[in-house]
Amino acid sequence: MKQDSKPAMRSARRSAKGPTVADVARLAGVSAMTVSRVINNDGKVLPKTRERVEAAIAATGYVPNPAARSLASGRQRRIALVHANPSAAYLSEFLVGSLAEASACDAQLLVEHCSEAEPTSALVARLRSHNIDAVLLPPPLADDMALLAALNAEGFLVAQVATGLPASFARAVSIDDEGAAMDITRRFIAAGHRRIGFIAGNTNQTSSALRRAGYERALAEAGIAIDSDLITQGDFTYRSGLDAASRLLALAQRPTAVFASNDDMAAATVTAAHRAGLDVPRQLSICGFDDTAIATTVWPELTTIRQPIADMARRATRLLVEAIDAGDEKSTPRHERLEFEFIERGSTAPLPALD
Amino acid sequence: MKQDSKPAMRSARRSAKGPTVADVARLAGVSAMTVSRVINNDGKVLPKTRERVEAAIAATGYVPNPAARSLASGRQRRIALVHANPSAAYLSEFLVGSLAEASACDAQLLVEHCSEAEPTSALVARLRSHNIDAVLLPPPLADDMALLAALNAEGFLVAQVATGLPASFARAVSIDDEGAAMDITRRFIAAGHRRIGFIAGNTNQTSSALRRAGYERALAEAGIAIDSDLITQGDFTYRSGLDAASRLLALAQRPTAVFASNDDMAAATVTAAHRAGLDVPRQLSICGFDDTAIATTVWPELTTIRQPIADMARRATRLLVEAIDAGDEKSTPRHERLEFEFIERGSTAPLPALD
DNA sequence: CAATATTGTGTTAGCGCTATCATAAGGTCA
DNA sequence: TGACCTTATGATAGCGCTAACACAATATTG
Repeated sequence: MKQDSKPAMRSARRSAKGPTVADVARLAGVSAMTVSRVINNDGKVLPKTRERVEAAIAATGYVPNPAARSLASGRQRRIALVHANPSAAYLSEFLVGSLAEASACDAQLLVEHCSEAEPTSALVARLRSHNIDAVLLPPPLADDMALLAALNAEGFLVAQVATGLPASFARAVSIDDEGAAMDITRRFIAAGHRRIGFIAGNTNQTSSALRRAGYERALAEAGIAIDSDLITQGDFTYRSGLDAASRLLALAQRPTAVFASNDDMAAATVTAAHRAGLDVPRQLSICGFDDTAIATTVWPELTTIRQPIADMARRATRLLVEAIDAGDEKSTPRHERLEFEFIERGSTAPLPALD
Repeated sequence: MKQDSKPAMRSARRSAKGPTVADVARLAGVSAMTVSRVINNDGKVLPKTRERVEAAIAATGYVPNPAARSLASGRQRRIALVHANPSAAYLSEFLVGSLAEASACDAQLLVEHCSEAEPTSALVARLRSHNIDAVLLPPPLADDMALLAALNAEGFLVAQVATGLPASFARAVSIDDEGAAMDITRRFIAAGHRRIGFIAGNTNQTSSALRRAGYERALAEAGIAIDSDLITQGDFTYRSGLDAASRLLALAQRPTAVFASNDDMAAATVTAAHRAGLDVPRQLSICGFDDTAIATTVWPELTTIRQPIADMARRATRLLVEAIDAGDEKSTPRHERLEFEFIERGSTAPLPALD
């Protein structure tokens, strides 16, 4: 134990400053400036020098002081995460991911709520006054073209997460919604289902259309005709799912499987099935999308597609930080795609021997 | 427009530094140091001087530069938010609140997940290496006495949120769980209910016992005997709620109202009631606790107690920041209590005219 | 081969704020 | 009244880092 007594520890830590550039420089036999260049991956440094510096950094356990860094450079890296009612589960995963990355990159993350009613100009003004460099948008805001355009026009860097239609000027991270929807539908088909209901998501979210496209492509691929009775419109809320599912279950020839565009609506479908006296999954297979908390809350637990929300938020945050560092205009916006994962739980089952 | 073209704005902003202490000092006719004292509420400054400085601050629109501040003072204010599986809805509200306060107080918030299996020592080591000053604990970790003790022994400042049993050395913010539970129960009684079921929460959370105590006190107060058949044990999960509710509904003399210790279990009770062919709220009133997302997701929506989670997180964060600033040992840990709110939705109704 | 780029590194001077000590102004006490 | 203690405020010197330029050392050119 280097430090003496418990009470003293915190203050000791406070004064026991870690090594600084100067320490590293001395050890490496270079100037502080060269160390700075190495850690910033900056300017030209001979490979040999770089190595020596890196060794010295490792040896001293040097960690740059963010405060000094941003004071000296005048850089700030302020990113606003603007959200307008994604589900709480979504938001929390999103927050965890973006926060982790922001603090790792030493960027500041401001969380702003944007009510539906608020005019874009007010939001922009708010961001301006907070001196924001970049804006991170989870759905449904990621699909608000007017907002995106306004932010871009104002010179903010923008990243969209989980959008189906990335803007050319924006960074974007999403999954292959269409592919995921095809995956689900193919699995239903492989399990013997032929009458597969679909509950569409809110049309103001671009991913809704992609999920539907995936559903239809998988059916077409299997040579199953698309029956418009089996496609119902929801808006991602539990309530809308209840209505949509009731309509599907009231059909003369009711589906043996339902693919809902998100977990809330899938959970509602479970409830609707139970009300209709159907056993899930024996008489009705149900698949959701997103793998949010409700998927494992209901009974049976939902088979669904897991979106790596935290990872997407992390990547998007990283893209923004890089864009901020690159300075104006330089970097081309990147659009990335992360892998989804099919998660099989209790709400789906193969169709029992056909009639 | 001062700034010329769009592309230039970001870089322009970067260089267009706002006013500094020096500007304010000049305007107020004092030294920079005095301005610093005013903004830090520090040392002795004559009321008259303070006023002049404050006027100058307002006039210039001065905002302290956090980087310079922490560089000069050597302070860091690093707070870790350690969570181990609170519900996503809870976590997201919690994050939003603590983040907002942290950024307002110019503190850094690190979010750490702590798996159940991870030994306390590993967590402590992790916090150490991140140079954490204080730890913010949402439930269920807020009730983990071993963890609390370990953190305190290591010299970390600690804040517990929503615990029923604040530690003497820790800051704490909670609501009056017992009072809230009494409130619910009294309302049931006032609505004519006499057979009121109770689904208890996980015993590893101290608030569970308080909620139960509130339920029992309200009954006692109304002269209603406590029937142990009406009290069932859950563990805050939907699944446990399903089991507990089924037991209650299978009772020869089944309850006309059920008070579940959280929303997940209340939602499960709704499902159980539906399965049993009971109409909610006509034949069974159900009340939850917390007002998390699921409360408005199910149908009918749940009557519940709203915990101001974001506010609690905000207050707790603030208490930690103050404690960090106060330095070692000085400040006495404060325990605060925030107001809860009874939210009436569709899952409760007065008992129809007693036979 | 001088004249000119190019490259890697060092020097200097702050960024905006606060710790610390110095100082001046006003009190107190014998 | 002078020796002393209180204040309130100012002057100075950094915190740890990087921008901007200066300067060698080498490469490139006609």
